[in-house]
Amino acid sequence: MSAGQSGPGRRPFVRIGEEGRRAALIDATLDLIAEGGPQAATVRAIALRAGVTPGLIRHYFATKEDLVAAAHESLMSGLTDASGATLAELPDTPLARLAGFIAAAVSPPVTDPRGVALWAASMQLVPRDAAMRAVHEKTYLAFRDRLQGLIADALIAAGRGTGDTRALAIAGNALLDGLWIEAGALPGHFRDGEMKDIAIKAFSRLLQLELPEG
Amino acid sequence: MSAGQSGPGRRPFVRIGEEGRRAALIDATLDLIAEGGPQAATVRAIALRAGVTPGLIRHYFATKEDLVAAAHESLMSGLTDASGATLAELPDTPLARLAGFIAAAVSPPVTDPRGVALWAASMQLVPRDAAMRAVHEKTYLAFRDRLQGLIADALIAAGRGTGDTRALAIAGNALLDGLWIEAGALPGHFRDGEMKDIAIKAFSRLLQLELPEG
DNA sequence: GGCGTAATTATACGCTTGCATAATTGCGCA
DNA sequence: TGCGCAATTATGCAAGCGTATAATTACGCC
Repeated sequence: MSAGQSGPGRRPFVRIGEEGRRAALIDATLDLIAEGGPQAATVRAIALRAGVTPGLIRHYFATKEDLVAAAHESLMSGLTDASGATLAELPDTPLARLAGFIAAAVSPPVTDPRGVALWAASMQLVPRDAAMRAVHEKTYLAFRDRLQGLIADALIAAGRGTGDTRALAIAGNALLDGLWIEAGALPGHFRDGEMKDIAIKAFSRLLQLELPEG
Repeated sequence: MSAGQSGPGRRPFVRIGEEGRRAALIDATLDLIAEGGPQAATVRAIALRAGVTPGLIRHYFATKEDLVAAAHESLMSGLTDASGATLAELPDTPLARLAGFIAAAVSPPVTDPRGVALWAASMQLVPRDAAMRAVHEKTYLAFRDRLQGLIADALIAAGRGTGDTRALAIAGNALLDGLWIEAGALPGHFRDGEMKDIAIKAFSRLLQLELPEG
């Protein structure tokens, strides 16, 4: 029996470049936070989930706080990228574009409990961590500005003025945020597509436009 | 010198009834969570803040989890009571009532960072704790139903039908939630009263009513 | 194909945590 | 006024935490 060694021996391993390891550690961190909250993301649990031993974390991140910060940044840039990718696939006419953007924001896969849980976790750090606040502010404004642009285009296409698009974008963004949170926090509480219908109708009235329900 | 004892001596204390102690421990817990997140609310920190020694906590709460759950329930019922008290002080005409309710929901003292931080902390537990989810669901529906009632009254007073008040209440609730969160998360980002103006205008369009800007 | 080195594992330390239990003391009550 | 008991303090413990450091091993390179 070649497997019968005298001791348990040292665990074998394969080397993966810095890039891959950092990504694996970040993914493991986000998974654990989403499933069990920040207190579940211990160094040992992260290492176990990532398939390495705890010591390795220190090789890539000076401190656990650094790892969590990197995970948060990765999460946020991921959301931003997803939003941008959505935009690229939307139709061309301004009204349909806006409607598609709204629908995507309150439908799966954007509305999922994991995302809401992660968002709540990061939200908690925003008031007292300056770096977190900066990231929050940046991503919040990026999304809102994108929405504001779509709103302005739709209003112009309808031959309407673009007076208070800032207020409309703030309100529209708040509406989407609130619906997204409830859809994620209370899954099963709303019919399939109900959030989308509510969002489209609410925006139609908010902008006094007829958005296609498609 | 009567103060010069041989040893430090045992710390003196005064007895307070169960009611007062439990309230003090709950308040200390909420303060700590609001300031430093759940991980700051350790048994020792809570006891220090409440002016007692750690052992006493075990005398009133079988486990720390019990204390946190009690604190969450206290927080939520406090918010519900505050909302009810607001309602009692509103004017009598349906439109003014609705406008006052909306304005209160997105103005100080309702919009404060402490409240948003506590809400985010509890939000994080909702997806994986059944008891938390039940409380969240109950308070969410209570607020939404209250809003739905005010909306229906306003529509009736305007001689309008009350067809889809459910959808309007869901959207309106989401709008208020989103504005409340951003006001609390990014204090100083919005002019004084800006949130109120945005909320009133958005609701006016949403309901196709002229709400008084008060 | 063997050597050097960076990636990885292994071990250990000090600290904090939640919780248990024993010792004390303030205070209502007769 | 002093007794009795519950409220409170004091002490201790086992487990888990993040982190430091030394030992090992996979793998690129000449």
